[in-house]
Amino acid sequence: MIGLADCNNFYASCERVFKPSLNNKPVVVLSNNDGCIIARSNESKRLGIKMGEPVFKVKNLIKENNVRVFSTNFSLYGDLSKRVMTTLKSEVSSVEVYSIDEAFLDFSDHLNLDRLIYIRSKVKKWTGIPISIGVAPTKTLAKVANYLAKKHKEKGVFILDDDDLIKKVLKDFSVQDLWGVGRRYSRKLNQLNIHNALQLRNLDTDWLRKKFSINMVRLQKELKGEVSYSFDSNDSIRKSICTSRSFAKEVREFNTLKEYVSNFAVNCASKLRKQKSYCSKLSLFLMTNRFKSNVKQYYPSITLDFLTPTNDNLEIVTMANKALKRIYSSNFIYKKAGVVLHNTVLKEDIQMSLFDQIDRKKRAKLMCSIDYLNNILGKNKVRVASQGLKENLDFKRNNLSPSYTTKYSDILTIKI
DNA sequence: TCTGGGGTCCTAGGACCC
DNA sequence: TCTGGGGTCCTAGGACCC
Repeated sequence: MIGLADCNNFYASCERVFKPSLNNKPVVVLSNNDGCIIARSNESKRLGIKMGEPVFKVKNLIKENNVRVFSTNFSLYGDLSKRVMTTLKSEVSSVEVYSIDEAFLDFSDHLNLDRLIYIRSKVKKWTGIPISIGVAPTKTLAKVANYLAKKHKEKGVFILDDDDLIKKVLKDFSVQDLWGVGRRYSRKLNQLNIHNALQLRNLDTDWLRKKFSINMVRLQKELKGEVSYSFDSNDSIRKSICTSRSFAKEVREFNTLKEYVSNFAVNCASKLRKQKSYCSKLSLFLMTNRFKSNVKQYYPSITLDFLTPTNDNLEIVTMANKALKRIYSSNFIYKKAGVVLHNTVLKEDIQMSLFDQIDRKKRAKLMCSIDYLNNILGKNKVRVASQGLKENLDFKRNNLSPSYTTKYSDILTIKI
């Protein structure tokens, strides 16, 4: 049996951990640049605030109901996520971290309701984060079970084990709420007169394969209780690493863009080193403001190869700036840019180049020193010149909460 | 005025091989 | 006039996830 533990309204719950006065009050968390709503407490959901909605569209609703608004604070969410995962690992034999707020749990040893209730209360007690747990024979069904667990408010856990129960539950479960069915597929399924998950489960598999891709067949198998997506606790490395941002103010100048791109490249390289891997390709993309219908649009992108896989700041920044020169056009004003590193490999799998001229041992030492210094002194204290000298690039974060758990100056003070 | 960021996997089509 | 068959690898784009 596979469990799915999912943190309830995760980012909103994180904001509440060190500020209990927010309990029972509507809370929302915003995306980068304070643009869209990306997390809502139950109270905010009840007000009708939608996921992904631009905040300026619900300004009145927020004001009238005194909704507490927070800028995104990823160092806080990332750290609390780690705590939740560590707590889960202390209770089950194997954990597959699936996202910042979700993990699959191995319950092949033993399973009962009391165990789930205990795990849930332990996570709440140790981290302050409320979670729900659903358990079933497959990951897809565990997702369904978790959905039901969230509805059972007082318990917050649900076991979906016998096939009659599964059928009964699937009959009342909309296809659009299934894991792996998004907007497009749900529309197509509805057009084919398939509305609930039981109907999907009972379809002819060959027919389904013809109408959709192999993924839909895998999904169907999982609904029948047969595993398509096996449990995998290996912490494998990321296959691609991306840093992209929308700019608070649109950018026209090449040199300004170059500073952003250099910073994105350095950020990617440092993530790459954190997972001890190397990349052999770099992509760069630029975007104009897609919401301005009266302005000519331009979405260029380019992919360049490294002769030898690398995770070196200097090489990666140089390549990113080379890419920028190739696709930049002064005829447009840009709203967003991003750097993607891909084809990542581990050190032992690197294919060296016969014509490589870089002293890689020396460079690795240099990167090690840079990481060490920046770790102590603060991000980007030691930097590549083309990153520019601005302490913080221009991104809007007007309602940022303290980084209670990752910054000495932000540690909670208690008055006794 | 203001509209997020970071991932995975699959497929079709092109370029190439013998 | 007539122009094969069987592969691999790569990329861009599209679907999905959180």
